Amino acid sequence: MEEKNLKYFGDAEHCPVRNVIDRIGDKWSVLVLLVLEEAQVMRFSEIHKTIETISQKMLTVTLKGLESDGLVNRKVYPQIPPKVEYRLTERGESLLPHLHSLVKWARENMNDIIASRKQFT
Amino acid sequence: MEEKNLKYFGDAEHCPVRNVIDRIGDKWSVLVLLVLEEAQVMRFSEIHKTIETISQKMLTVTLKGLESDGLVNRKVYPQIPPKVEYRLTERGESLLPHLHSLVKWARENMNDIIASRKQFT
DNA sequence: CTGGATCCCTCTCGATACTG
DNA sequence: CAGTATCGAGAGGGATCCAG
Repeated sequence: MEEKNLKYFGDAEHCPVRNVIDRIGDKWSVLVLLVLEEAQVMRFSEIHKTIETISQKMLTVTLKGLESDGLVNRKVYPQIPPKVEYRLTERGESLLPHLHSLVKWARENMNDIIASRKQFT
Repeated sequence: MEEKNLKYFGDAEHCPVRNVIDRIGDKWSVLVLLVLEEAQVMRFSEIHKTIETISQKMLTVTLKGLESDGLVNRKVYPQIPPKVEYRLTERGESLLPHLHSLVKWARENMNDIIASRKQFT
């Protein structure tokens, strides 16, 4: 990495790390993406039921964030009661393999990491 | 992904996503890892000089977090003035390829994502 | 059913000053 | 040089209530 690249990273506005890690680094986005990948298409209430521990507000906020980044598609059926379906976009699907590789590494190293933390004074 | 796995993710204590993404999802860890990978060995002040925008406190906190996870090694030379060197551990190096794959995706998609965000009402 | 609006608390992070 | 200590602002996130 050259200095040019470092400055690139330091510039929050145009920094790819900021623009991507900030999103997947929040509390729920990765989990929602993984769940959506598995189910292909889900309604709001289905996601909520699947991820029991997320609050309604945070699910709304998370989905909105993912939608604004073009990672998730939101389809509204204009009917009463409302019906809204979520699914991954192509861009979202293109991100998932990278997330899986991270999760795989996480699974393999989690126990050692937890052990390291405990030992760390 | 089966329900069993979903509950696995839902359990914060043993969830690999939580335990890893929480760390790399903070503001500075990934950047520090990338910088350390490039330079191999760096002193505290060198990292600080390279990442100009990080505060002294946050650099300390970030390095401590990475060290506690066994991703970075901290070597102290008992002398005056003090000298401390940081470098990646094997575990840290094993994580880097996954980060690079994410950063690569980020670079390729950042402009589209930014455009999506602007267009999003 | 799918959220929007509000309140409030916690935790992160930055700025500043100080120390062996 | 390499941190530690302290303070305070702001964002993230949960609970609850409300609405089309």
